[in-house]
Amino acid sequence: MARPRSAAADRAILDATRAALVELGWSKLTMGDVAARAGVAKTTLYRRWTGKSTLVVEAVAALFDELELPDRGSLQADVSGVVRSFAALLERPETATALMALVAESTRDPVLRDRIRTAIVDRQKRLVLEGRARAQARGELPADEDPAAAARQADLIFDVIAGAVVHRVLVSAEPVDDAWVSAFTGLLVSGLGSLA
Amino acid sequence: MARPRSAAADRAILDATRAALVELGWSKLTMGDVAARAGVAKTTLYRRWTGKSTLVVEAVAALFDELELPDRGSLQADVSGVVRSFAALLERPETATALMALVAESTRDPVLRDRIRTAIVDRQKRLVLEGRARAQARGELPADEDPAAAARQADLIFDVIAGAVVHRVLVSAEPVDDAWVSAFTGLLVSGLGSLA
Amino acid sequence: MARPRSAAADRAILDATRAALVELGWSKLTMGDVAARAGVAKTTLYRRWTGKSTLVVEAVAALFDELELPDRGSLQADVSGVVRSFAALLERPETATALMALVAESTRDPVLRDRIRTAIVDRQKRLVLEGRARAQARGELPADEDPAAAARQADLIFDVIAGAVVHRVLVSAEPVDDAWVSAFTGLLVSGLGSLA
Amino acid sequence: MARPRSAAADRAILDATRAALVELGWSKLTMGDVAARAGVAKTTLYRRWTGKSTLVVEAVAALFDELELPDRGSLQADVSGVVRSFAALLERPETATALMALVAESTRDPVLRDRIRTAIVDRQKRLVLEGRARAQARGELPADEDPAAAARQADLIFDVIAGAVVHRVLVSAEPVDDAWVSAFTGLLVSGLGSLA
DNA sequence: TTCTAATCGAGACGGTACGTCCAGTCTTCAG
DNA sequence: CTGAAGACTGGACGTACCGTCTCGATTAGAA
Repeated sequence: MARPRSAAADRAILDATRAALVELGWSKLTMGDVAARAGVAKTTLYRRWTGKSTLVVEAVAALFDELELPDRGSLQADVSGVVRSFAALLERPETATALMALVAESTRDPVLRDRIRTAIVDRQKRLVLEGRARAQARGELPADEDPAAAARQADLIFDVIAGAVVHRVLVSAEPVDDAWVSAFTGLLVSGLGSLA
Repeated sequence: MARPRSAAADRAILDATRAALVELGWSKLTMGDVAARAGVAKTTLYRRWTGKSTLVVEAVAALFDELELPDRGSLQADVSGVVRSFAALLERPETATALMALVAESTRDPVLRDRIRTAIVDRQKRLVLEGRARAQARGELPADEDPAAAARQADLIFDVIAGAVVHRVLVSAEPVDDAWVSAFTGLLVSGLGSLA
Repeated sequence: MARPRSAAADRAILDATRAALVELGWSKLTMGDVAARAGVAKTTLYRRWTGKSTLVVEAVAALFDELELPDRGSLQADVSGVVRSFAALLERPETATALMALVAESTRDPVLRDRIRTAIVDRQKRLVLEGRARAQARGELPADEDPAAAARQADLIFDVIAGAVVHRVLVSAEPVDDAWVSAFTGLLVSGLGSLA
Repeated sequence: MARPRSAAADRAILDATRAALVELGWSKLTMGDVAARAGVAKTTLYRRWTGKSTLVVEAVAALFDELELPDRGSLQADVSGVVRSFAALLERPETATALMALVAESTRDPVLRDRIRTAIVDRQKRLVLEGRARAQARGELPADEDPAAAARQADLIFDVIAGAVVHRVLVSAEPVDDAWVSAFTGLLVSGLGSLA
């Protein structure tokens, strides 16, 4: 019955949030600054999000949804591909600063943790599931027998790939170059035992 | 006069910092609160550390230095051991909230990144190097030929172990239980190809 | 032409304004609250009044129009009567808080000052004029010679009565009891007698 | 032991408050603006005063303390003098807007009412008491018999003078010129003569 | 009776100020 | 002549109202 919320404002705010993350990083990003960039009142931000954390979750989630995993023909190639594209995403300044800060916040805030999982983490598991299904279709991996075991396995693979890339990029702060990608992919596919 | 207090004050401040991290988490920890807990003036904190980040780096680094890797007799067992003890450390509330927040901050602050690497990250590589050396001694892994390649390999293993555990604990927020540890250890030692 | 403004809404709004003045006082009265009490949209308020001040002027003016001055038989008694009834009005919480606040606002806003004069102040002069005419009819006061001088005299009397009562009630915050009324009336009537 | 509050800041703040009252009036005066004018942080204001009302009471009280009542030789002349100087004070924009607003606020806030009485109202009674004593010394008024009655009488006179002047200046908004002063003084002095 | 235009409620909007909290610096005084 | 106590400037916080602006849903009066 009343005036509906402006979709244009939503877009402007999320864009402004990403821009502020790039320029200022998580800890110097302020709600007032985002509002000013978006040409919007602070009230409008608080009417839609509960605070900085939830706003940034939504702003960053959109970036993760752009990830895709085209079929590269083999398990090895598909793993390489996902590693590279995930690394490229994390090397963007808005993603890096935001993701770790959100995880830090979420250790104290179960509601935020759920939002992050729903909006970001769980949606990326699709990449693992797709790649795994293709490898099974190709015969590179055995078919599932127990669906629960399959889910656990997918979760594990996701933790390993995402964790390793995050650690390489943000903690070790070393480049994800061809050498590292092929070493990691090799390790993942064949294990330590196979290392030269 | 009060010079001898210096060392005592240091200890009190770092203890207070850890206590505040446990109770409040990174984002709600304030310098004033730490000073009050330590029975010290804010001035004293700023005389010794440049701010919250550097103070917390030092307070948390001490916890990581307590990690040890006793010889458990096989590569598989040693990997299990390090995974478990690293997970145990990350499940402590002061470590979890602080580590992610520091990494987030460090994406914008190269000086802080270096401090974190020096005080925390690089010191833990010793665990990987030790374990690797033992495995080579046991004949489970081939001896090094190229020292540079060996270092790269150790870095990779470190990224994979630390990354996967961090991701499991803080992002997926699922328990590091026996099942996960043995699945991860198996994957790491033998690769995806070996999964049932 | 089209739908006319609702008279019921007008009444509800002015009643709500008076109720809000009683409960909250001038400074905590908000337009939104009045609208809610009246079961009306804020828009409707702003369509009829320019803001809080003009709305409250109208809400309060109605109260002043209820004042009456029955003939009590002598100048002394008539003055006592008007003092008492004016004091009773000012002791009502909605009048007290609103009147002074409006006067304060009006020091900066000539348009508001005029509205207050038209809607409230000038209309009460009738009480002085009536009383004065009766006293002249009774021979207690000399008849007017110069009409301009008579008007000036009436204004002075009004300032003295209204001013003294307001000051007693709102500034000194002491009761307008029998003792005070008779002392003030005595002072005023004796003084009046000496006016040319 | 610690750093004492800055007296210079106090002075700057009160000056800034008066300046802001002149320029903006009570209702548009903001704490942030006063702080900015005084070159001081908002925190400093709130450390010393509870809000706008108490700050303005103190800022305005100083102006009232400057009032003086030199001996003009007769009761008539002394009354004229106090009326004129009180009117001159109320015609200053900072006084007018502030005083009425404070009285309005105080109808809802007994603590504020007490502050206003202590800081402003009661201190001005000295003018009445002085003038009365002089008139008694000159034989223009009878000497006190009952001290309580004398106090009541002084309060009444104060209410009449202050009230009439305030009403003339702020409500009627007409000039306090020679004609009005002498008419009012005449009325008052004749009335006073009849007091027991 | 149907059209039609102003009014209605609801509430989102861009703003301004609030009063609080914390950062990091500076001043004072006690030991 | 160091260090606790705490006042200082500065700036972001999240909230409350302001007065304006869409909205769809009544309504009465004109057609």
